[in-house]
Amino acid sequence: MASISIQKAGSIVSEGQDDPRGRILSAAGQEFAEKGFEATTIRDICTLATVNVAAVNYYFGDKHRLYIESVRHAHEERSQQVPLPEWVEGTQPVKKLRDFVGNMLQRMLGFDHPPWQVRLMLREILHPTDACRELVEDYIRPHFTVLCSILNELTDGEMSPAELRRIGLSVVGQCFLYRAAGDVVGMLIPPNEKKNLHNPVDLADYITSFCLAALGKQAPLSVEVSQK
Amino acid sequence: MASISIQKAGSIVSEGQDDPRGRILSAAGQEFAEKGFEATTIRDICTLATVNVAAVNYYFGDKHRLYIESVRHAHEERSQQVPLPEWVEGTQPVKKLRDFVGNMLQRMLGFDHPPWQVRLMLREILHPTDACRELVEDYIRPHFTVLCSILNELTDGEMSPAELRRIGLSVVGQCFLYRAAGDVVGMLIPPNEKKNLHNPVDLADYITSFCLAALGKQAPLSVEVSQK
DNA sequence: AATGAAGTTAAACAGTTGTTTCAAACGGTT
DNA sequence: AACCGTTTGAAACAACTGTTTAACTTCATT
Repeated sequence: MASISIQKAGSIVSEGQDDPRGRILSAAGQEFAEKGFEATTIRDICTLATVNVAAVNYYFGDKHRLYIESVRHAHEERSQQVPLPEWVEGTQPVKKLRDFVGNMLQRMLGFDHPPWQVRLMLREILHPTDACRELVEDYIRPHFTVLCSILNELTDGEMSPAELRRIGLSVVGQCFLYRAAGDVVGMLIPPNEKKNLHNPVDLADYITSFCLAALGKQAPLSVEVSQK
Repeated sequence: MASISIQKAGSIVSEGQDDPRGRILSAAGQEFAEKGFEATTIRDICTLATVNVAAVNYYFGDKHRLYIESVRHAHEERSQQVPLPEWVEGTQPVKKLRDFVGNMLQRMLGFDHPPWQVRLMLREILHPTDACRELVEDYIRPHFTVLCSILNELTDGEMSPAELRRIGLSVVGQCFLYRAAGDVVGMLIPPNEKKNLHNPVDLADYITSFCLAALGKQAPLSVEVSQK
């Protein structure tokens, strides 16, 4: 029964079984991630969190503010679950890029099936609401900035920031497709091919190679040179 | 440059003003595209279509079947609005790829702001429901097959179908990002950069070059080569 | 033991939802 | 005219929504 209950409102408390606010936040995140804002009912959330319906309005005011908090909670959790890799001084930029892509795919696609935190963030990216700005500034932009700086190293500072961003978006786009349109991708390719090629490890290798080749830092994927 | 004769009101003229079923279908598509299935109400649709609420159930049975029909209607319309380019015998595969990417971007991003048909299809791709299978088989797969065959030509038949598909997904992914996560992309780059670089024409050139370079069919984006 | 704030509960509220009803209106054929 | 299948209309339906109320419990502090 005894538990450390730091009971000040607004501060982060232990996510134990005895923390109704935390249970609501977690339940809400899962429900919102799966069904979206409109299709999720406060009653469903409260049933899942085993609290009374009034608890949501007691702790969060209303459904909309609960959603905002859910998104914040999701990207804060995910930042801890899959932190950016850290490199020692003098690490080759090629290796950095490969690590970064692998890290991004792992964060997006997850180990087994993607965690609800990512799916919730994805919804916000696809159909932005009030929660989007904070998600971008606190989560997406920092990652994107790291990617651009890696690309800057890789190209020996020859590219303009605008070009670096465009190349960065090419890298992100290739990963993003598998996350956002994963179901459709799964329908476009044979089932066995999905198992053999479309796993985070092999995908990271392939996408990195594709980009390195495009930047001339590695041999092209196709050896034969076309005679124009 | 084919001039498509969409003259007025942003809607299709083939559905006359005196066709309630067509008006419902068009109104439903726009509402579903903007708000999603759950958040749009039959009453909103009927108000927009200037028909009685009972008309939806009279013509389509229920809300769900109306949604299915809306998605079908959307991709049938979009197929006519932006048809695949046709090439004369002997067209260089490099040109074919560039045309295809331009065509895909035009279809996804639209001329000015993206038409509701694309946004509705996008919703179905991101969160598939019953309408997804037909959308994939009738609309997405044919386009993807064309892309893979272009890539096959481009690489002189040296790549396996699985490799071709994976490269195809790299092409699609780079375009898809701008469509699906366009709002977030817009937050990541400076406003003027968006106008200068992120328009369908320049994007098509860049993405095509990126892929051609990766396949060794064109000089790398970064001239400096740091090979061993 | 008494107090009072914090937390929890069942019940009710007011509004909206998808769907149905049934009568009226329409348009063509006898 | 009368007939009949098809289409439209306003109103009603039952179920569900987010939110609030007010009574109740808990529990550290007095």
